[in-house]
Amino acid sequence: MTTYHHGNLRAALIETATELASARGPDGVVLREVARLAGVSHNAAYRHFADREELLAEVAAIGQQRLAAAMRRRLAGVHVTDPAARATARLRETGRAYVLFALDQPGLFRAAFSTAPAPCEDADPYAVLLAALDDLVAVGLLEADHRDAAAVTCWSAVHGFAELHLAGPLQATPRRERTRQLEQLLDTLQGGLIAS
Amino acid sequence: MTTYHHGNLRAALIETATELASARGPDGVVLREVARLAGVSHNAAYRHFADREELLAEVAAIGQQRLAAAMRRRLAGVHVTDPAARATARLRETGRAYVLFALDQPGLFRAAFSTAPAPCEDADPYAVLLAALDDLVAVGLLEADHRDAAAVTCWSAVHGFAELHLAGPLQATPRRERTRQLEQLLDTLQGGLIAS
DNA sequence: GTGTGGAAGTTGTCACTGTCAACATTGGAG
DNA sequence: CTCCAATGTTGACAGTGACAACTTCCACAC
Repeated sequence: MTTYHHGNLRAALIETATELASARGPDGVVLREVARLAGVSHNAAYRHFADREELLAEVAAIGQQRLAAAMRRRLAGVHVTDPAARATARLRETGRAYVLFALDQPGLFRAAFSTAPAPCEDADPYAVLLAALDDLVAVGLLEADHRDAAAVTCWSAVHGFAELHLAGPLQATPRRERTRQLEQLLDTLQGGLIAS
Repeated sequence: MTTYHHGNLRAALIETATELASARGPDGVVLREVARLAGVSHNAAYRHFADREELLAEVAAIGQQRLAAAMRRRLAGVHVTDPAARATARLRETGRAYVLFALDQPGLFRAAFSTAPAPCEDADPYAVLLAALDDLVAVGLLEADHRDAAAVTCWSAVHGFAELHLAGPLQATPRRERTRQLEQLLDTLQGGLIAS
């Protein structure tokens, strides 16, 4: 009962491309192979995307979406009641979640930042970070006009950490050592950002 | 008077590849074009490199070499006499130099970290960073057994900053704002690392 | 001198890719 | 019922990394 028209090819292509990206990184998203896996001829994709880049942008959006979701999920697991301690713990967890996602889903993570993502609601890991920093401001641990710069600093640190351990020169670091390094990075960030 | 044998093709190919990488990034290093520019047929390169990857590794080594050189050059411009202040200033300058090189030579910087560099003496930006941290230990501003973790933290932060501003979501940040963010990142790092 | 062997370059070819153009099929609006 | 625009398909082209087979040249032994 396969019709000539696929019915929902666009979505199927994005999903297949996302799987390829997860398995092999952004360069693994090969237009012709995506089409093959979707059971459709090469060039079918051109009815839905201007070029390979546009498909990759869709994958990037999904990557950022999943990253943001993973961060929110982990944040939900923070059970600390004291407001100040809670805000601090949540900031740390934000960074931890970012790095853990990158290490757990290297292909998708790299794809997420290999090109400008397609516009997409709910897809902003940056928003999660800003929210965590806003909590810190709310409990008086961070000056309000330091928030934006703090965001860039935090993001840079965890992003660089992920990049260096993923494809960079720190690739070979054993897992235990890596988590130790991450915790110390979070310590340093916390110490540098939070006045108390 | 051109001989059949080029005489120094290997070096010529590496240089051409480096220029291509500087101009267009690692993906711009196309074996056939490198050969063309070097005035030699495609496939000539295979007498000197097992595959494209091996040529790229050579380019990566040169990239890291130039990065380390740029860092050392800038460090030489730090004129502060008080030992403690000097060590601090040198650490900051290390980070500043790293980011400025990345932003100034985006293609080469990306190439430098796109693959494992060929082994090469004098090519280690990490060594420059470690030296700066050793100075901090020497003047008592950093505990000796915090050095390695501090190195990873510093490297992560500046590397991530560069990556996010180079090809990432912070690409569009205006220059003035960018330098402000960088200085605040260095402030935070300094505050988090240095006890005093 | 000479001639021979291996290093260095070349030509030819293959499978594969992204993209364009022209054609085929289909379901739905009128 | 008919036509048309959206959706897929076939075929082609230039460009790529890689392999194999051929050619040219230099260095060294004799």
